[in-house]
Amino acid sequence: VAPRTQRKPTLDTVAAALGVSRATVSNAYNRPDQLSPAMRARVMATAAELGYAGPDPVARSLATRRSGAVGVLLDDRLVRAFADAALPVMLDGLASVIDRLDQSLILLPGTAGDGPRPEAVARAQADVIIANSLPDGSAALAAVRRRGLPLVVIDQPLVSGAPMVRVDDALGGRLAAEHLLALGHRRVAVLTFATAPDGFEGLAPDRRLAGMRYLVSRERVGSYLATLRAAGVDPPVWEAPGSARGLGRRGAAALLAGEPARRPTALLCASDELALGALEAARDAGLSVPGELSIVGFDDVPAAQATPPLTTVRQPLAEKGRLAGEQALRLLTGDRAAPSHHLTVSLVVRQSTAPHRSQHSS
Amino acid sequence: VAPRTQRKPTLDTVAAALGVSRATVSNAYNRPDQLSPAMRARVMATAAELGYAGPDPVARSLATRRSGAVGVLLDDRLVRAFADAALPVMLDGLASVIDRLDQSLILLPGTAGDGPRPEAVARAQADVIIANSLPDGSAALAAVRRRGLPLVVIDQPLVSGAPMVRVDDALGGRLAAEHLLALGHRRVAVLTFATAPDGFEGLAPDRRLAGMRYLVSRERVGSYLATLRAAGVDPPVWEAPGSARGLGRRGAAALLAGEPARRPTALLCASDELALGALEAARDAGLSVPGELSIVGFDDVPAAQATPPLTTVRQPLAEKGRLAGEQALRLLTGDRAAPSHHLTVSLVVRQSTAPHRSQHSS
DNA sequence: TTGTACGCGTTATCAA
DNA sequence: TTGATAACGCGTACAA
Repeated sequence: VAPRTQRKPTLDTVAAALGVSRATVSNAYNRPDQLSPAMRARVMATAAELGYAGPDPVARSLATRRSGAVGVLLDDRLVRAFADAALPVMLDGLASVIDRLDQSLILLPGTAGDGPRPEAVARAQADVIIANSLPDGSAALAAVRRRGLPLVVIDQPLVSGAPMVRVDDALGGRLAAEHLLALGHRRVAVLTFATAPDGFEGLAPDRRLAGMRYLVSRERVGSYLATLRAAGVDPPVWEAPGSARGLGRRGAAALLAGEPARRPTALLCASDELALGALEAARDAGLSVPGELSIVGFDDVPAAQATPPLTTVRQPLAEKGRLAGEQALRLLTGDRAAPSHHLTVSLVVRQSTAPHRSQHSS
Repeated sequence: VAPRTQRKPTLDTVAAALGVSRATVSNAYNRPDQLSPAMRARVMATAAELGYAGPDPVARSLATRRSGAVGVLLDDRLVRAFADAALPVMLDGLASVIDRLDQSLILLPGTAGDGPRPEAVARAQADVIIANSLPDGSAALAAVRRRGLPLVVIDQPLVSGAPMVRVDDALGGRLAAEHLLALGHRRVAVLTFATAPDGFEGLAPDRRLAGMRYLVSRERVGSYLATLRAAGVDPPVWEAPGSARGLGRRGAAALLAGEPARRPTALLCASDELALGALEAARDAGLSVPGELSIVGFDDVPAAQATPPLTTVRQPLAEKGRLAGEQALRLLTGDRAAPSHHLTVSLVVRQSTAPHRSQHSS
């Protein structure tokens, strides 16, 4: 035997020590039924003795042509992506199926809202990619296609041939807007996250709203606007460059500034995170919610149930992750191309909205 | 040429098409200097033509004996791990160095606060592991050792031989407690996250406090208690089973219940997330902060700067991630075993604490 | 530039 | 049944 002292033990080492073939040792780990229990026990014993921790995952991947990992593409840096509590909830749903199937999770953070660098995608050791909420035309998706990796898209963008898991944003937007209209609000403002990955922050001009680069923005915000306008209400739209509480607070502060008579009595927020920020802004401004200001969120993240409980459009976040994970696995095993899921949403009325009280009434 | 229609192109395919050797194509991708520019251009051109997306990451890993990924061990499920905003901040710091060095990030979620399953660790395709805040004796760490993977520990537990990145929790605990003492508070309560991964929630008896299974709890909470007791104050300790806002709210509510004369005038919270929850509880109870109740957090997460800005112990979260990443990479390249880092903390006094007003004064 | 010996397993196919 | 043989899988790296 060659003098291989330092080297880590491999299947061969164990097989040699035992005087059996490598295949037998492999079987001991992967196909216990191909082996007598006694032999298996002997293999495991000497493996433990030699400090062999089981088949090398990389080598196994090469042989299997399976890395056993799903790669998740995020639009932005981790701090920013996780600034919205909706992400961990979704990921947790995903992780639950991933883990059950012994797959692992590779996170590919993006840059400036545009998704991961193509090189990072090219190097990712994943069998399947789940793209989470990327802007139209992200270079990362081209890289995925180039590698021929199966792809599942969550939320956006539309990618031909890729199954998608998304929610009915148009319905959600309508429900939220109708709720406020039904409560008698006419001075409504919209607070949204980015409509394009360019860092813009401020009152969005019509031109911008006409060219939104995110499907979700188009549908959700588009639906807010359509519903409101159909009722003769033309709301100002503040666009934040992301979905973080601080951004929501700043945007809401801007929308709420100005003389009381013209101040919005209701805020339609494209995410709970923004709505939670708006809640803070209301508090800053000394405005009671829902007394003087109604606020509606979107998502129904766990935090929406806190102080005061937020009226919001509930979307099944964990379910999205779970479904995306299942789609991904189905793509892997190849039984039938998975169909897209279009999940429904519902309005959850809690305590951040109330009927509009005209200024003349008591 | 063999009829390999469906198969994905490999280095060989490209080499054959070009009539050169496989090595040349490999060099074209990895060592442009070993190649004439003209040849390189030709290689890239035919690669593009054939739809070859570059060397297969898994095969490359096998040959290099490097997977190019760092594995991060989390104590709990993703939703729970991310319930504390400190995690994404740390991970972002980590991701910044990871990404710069073309490594990717594998997330290994845990179960019930005890870290990932050993099998998951055994299968992880990572060159190095970063364990984030695991309890003493987590099975995951044994699995890491078994595989002989280099390990960096963040916060806890102490693992002999593994470099560590942690903060001075004892100092932080003392600063926070002394701050309240200096403000004249005598009726102080402590609100902490788990002291053992067993799901306990409630007032922690002394017995529990004597056997804390987390290093951070031992130091941070231990320091609260030591400092307070040295001043003759013996605080009740509420233990939440995790560090989430909702848990903090519930715990604080319990601590604040009871007759006003015996109610604590100050809360020492082991994390900002818990403190933020306590803030909600105070609001629920109609208590003004800091007028009637002072609250101190720990961490200084971004949200600590919101309504009202939280007095807290600042620890360099992103820096922790960055350092851990650098340690990990150093372990990989092998230049000198990286030393442990013990980062300092500082008290940031903001607006959630104020001098104690005795009930007799105006 | 090229030849070619690895890297470490998996999985038919065979033989006993 | 139980175990062995050997052909891959796809690159990397060093000597020639």
